[in-house]
Amino acid sequence: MLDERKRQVLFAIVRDYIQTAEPVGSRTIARRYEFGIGAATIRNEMADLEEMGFIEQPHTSAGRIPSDRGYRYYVDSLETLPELTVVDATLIKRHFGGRLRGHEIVLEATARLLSSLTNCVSIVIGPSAAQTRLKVMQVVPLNELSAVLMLVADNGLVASEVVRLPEGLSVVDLDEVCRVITAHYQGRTIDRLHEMNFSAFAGGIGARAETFERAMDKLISGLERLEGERVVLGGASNILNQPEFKDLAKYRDVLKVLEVQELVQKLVATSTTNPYSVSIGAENHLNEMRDCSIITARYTISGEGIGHISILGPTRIEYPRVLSLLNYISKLIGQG
Amino acid sequence: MLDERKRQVLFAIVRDYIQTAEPVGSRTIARRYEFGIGAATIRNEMADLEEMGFIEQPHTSAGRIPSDRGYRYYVDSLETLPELTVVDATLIKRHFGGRLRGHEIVLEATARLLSSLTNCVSIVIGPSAAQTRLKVMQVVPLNELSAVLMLVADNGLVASEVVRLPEGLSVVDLDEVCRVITAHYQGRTIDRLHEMNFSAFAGGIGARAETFERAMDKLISGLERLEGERVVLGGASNILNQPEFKDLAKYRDVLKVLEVQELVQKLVATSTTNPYSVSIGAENHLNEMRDCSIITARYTISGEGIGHISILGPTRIEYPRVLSLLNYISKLIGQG
DNA sequence: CGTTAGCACTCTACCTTGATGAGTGCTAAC
DNA sequence: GTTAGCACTCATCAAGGTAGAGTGCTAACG
Repeated sequence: MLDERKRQVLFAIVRDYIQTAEPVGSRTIARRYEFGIGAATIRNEMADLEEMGFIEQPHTSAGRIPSDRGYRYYVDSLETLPELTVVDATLIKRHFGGRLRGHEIVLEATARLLSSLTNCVSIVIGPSAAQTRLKVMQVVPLNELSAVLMLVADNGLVASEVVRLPEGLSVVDLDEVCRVITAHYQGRTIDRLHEMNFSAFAGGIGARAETFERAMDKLISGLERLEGERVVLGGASNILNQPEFKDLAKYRDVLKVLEVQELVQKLVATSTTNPYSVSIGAENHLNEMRDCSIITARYTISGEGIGHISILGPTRIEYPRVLSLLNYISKLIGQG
Repeated sequence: MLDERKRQVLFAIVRDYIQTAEPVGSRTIARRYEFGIGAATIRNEMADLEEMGFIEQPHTSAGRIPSDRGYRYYVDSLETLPELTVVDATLIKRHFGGRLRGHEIVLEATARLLSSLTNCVSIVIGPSAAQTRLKVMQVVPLNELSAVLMLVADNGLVASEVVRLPEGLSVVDLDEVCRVITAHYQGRTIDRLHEMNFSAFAGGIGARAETFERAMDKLISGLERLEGERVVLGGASNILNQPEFKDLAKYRDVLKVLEVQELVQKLVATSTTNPYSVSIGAENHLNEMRDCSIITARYTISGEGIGHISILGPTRIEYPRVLSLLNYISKLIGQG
């Protein structure tokens, strides 16, 4: 599709623009990257590349910048991840220091680390709780009117919900319900708890089915929100170091999206199969993100489920380096 | 200290500048606020006010803007909170709609509402857990190596922590510890749990005192972080609508502070006695906040403790309106 | 004596202008 | 096929020039 020389030129443009954020001209390439052809020849190649849609011109008589398609080609051509630089590697090691215990902390620390390394926004999403399994359901009475329902998952996450005791139901009844649920559903994955049918229970409980169903739904989604699928943002201010965000309006829109958790989750949602995903510019379905790229890696904590780490930056992001960083860190978290 | 006419002039300047964000000149005041004196007279008053430090001039031959001290005088002179406008009141009512249940949701909804009403950053801090009381300590075994410790408070909050079982200790031992703690400390406030002395326990437990102490500390701080003292930010992007933040560098510094939870908590910390507190410009001890004001109201949820709601904006913030808003909403949350 | 009109002065914001330089596209020669 | 040369385009920047808002001062007024 692209002959060798066109590739060389395209890659030079991409690399240079990623580094400098300035449109890159034919002279610059001829001088800085010497592959034995003159500026004029490069100009011809550039004209071709532009016609094919790999690069574009901000205005006549400016240099060229890669288009979304140009970046896409560049990313797809990266066969192998580069090594981490020594600097990056030591920074990461120092940051994670001794232990990797205590989840909440790790997510936040990771987010902060990544954003300071990349000057981009980082998004860390905790492992999904959907695939963990029920260990125990319990109830603790608070007073005559209310009690706490607790759901313990086999990875140690606990969700709790205060319920008002429905009239005519005592804590003893609730306790009985918990016992039954535990007996029936222990070892089942959390997402299957939705199927529970309370109206099948005996006595007053069956009649109060809706009350229980509502409480259970809250418990389950609480569990999902608690740590699992918890969304941690890092360094929304670091991205202001990037020259593209000198333009306020652009940054404002991006920030606005980041404030809505559901949108963030949708952005990060990866293609099912691949361990990495890269969404470049308009490939993101949100219009506000049309000038951003999002690179996401998956991590797995054995027995706890799947989470995601993402870096969001301008399309002019250091794809190879970020991919390496994410690769390294996702493995680090994964084995913790 | 200020005669009546000087007060009138100062207040006119403050109100006008709050509304327009433009330095206000003598002509403007004479025309827009008619208290029967001419522009020239006002100029004389302004010269006095400037010398006294209530207003300042961005540069020669510009209008005047209030200084921190001017705002302070204005705020201190507000005897009575104005009524909420009908618009504000209905927006709030609609937003809180039916129920006020489910804490986490309420905090976030409140933050979002406040920041959209004011075009400022809102900071909502959940009720402190320190004054709640221990209901029950429990342990649930996960597998041979680890278990979940759970601490239930009398307001229904639950903290949990996964612990590796120290060698030589079984779940049964742990269960015993929990039972003892529950028996001894039920009804005590959470912050007194720190005093617990594990080395007094019998057998292998005493020997493992540090393990337990560490776990307990984590539990307690987990409880505090969980909902209590949870910090929720809203609308960091809305503040970009304010003309003062056209200047990126300023906004960047503010945002950076907001990313560090501990700093945010310090900013919001109110004077002990007053239900409201207003920190204007340099009164904030953080240098980055020297051009911002923070208005904080306290709310109390009966039996759950004390929380805070703050609005952070430029010093040119609508003090009376924001105070009314905070007053209204803090009461609303409080009774929920 | 306090208040006011008038006026010269100051300073910013904005526009225009022109010079500079980077970069292109085309053409003709190698 | 490649390259040098050249005319042309366009953004950026500094310089100059104008308009407008606002001040401080002075002198006059009631």
